[in-house]
Amino acid sequence: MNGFNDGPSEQVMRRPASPSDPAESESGLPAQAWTLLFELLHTHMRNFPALAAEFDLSPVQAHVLRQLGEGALAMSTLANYLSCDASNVTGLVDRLEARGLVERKSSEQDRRVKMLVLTEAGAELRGRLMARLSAPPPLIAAMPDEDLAALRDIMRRALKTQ
Amino acid sequence: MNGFNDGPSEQVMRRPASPSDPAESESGLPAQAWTLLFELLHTHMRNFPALAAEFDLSPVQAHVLRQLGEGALAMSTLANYLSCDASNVTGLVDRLEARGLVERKSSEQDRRVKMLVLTEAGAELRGRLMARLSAPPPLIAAMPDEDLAALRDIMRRALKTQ
DNA sequence: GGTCAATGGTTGATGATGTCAATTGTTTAT
DNA sequence: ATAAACAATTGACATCATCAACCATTGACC
Repeated sequence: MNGFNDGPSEQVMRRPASPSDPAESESGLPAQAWTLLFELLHTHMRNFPALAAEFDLSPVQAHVLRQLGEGALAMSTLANYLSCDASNVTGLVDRLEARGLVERKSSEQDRRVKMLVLTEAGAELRGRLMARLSAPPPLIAAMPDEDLAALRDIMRRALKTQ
Repeated sequence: MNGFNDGPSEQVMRRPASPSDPAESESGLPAQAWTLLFELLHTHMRNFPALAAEFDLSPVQAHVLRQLGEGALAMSTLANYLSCDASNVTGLVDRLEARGLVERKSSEQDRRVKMLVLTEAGAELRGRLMARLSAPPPLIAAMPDEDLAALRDIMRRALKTQ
């Protein structure tokens, strides 16, 4: 449970951008664009635990549910995705299984492997989580339509050629 | 230490976009754009622990160093920033202080408050960390110049009007 | 002044997350 | 057939997170 800390109180609210900000300097174009995106990213990252907590999930659990969307996944593949040790996944899945959100199924082809699948309850929770996650943050929602369309097209191109 | 898990091995590399993907459907423009950005953000989030580990920092420690850049910060303010409990910050700072990266300084105005400042070593490490963080990821680096410029302008506008 | 609530930080108990090293069972290669 | 590689688990241990309780200090109010 990583709830918001009861309000801003007297928090100073400093500007997020640093003085040595590549986006304002003479650096290369990639650095300029990236630094700006980076702000958005970190703002979003800060909210992620609280957002996951809305569903009684830890950040990692939310991540797992997200990845587990489309079909079965071997535990080792999941470990790879999370960039963490395989032994870590064991306990992680133990807890999710105890809550009835996922199931281990032994693979037929390779009896060492255990495939993870969402239970019905897990799929339902994932649906609500994803709906909440894909709600655009204020910064995006406030953009004019041309900017949104341009942004979408740029990202589509980038993800496609990657 | 969250090192990369020794390479992709036979990892399947599924398409990141789901079938129920708002970016491909008839949803609103904000959702379409956001869903695509979301992919980028989560890819980056996945790498963050490994990136912090390059400097022998945990993800949270890296976050703290990032925030501690420009001047002293009260511990409670830091707790607010991290959206975590104040008691958590105690241990966090304990470890950073033990490594000689930050210092606690009692405030003159209010003797309850302890201000955090980077040591020289801390500032040096932060510099290297920030340089590494602001290096654009491959997806950005590979974009054509017009897209980069457009992206930068869009983000500038968005951050300004927000 | 003197009391009392609020605040900032620490401590202790507990659970989740992460690592590494070692183990078991099952492929796969030689 | 033996050996090497691999998938998952276990156990020991550090970190990160919560909450409840505590101490010292501050500020408000009578």
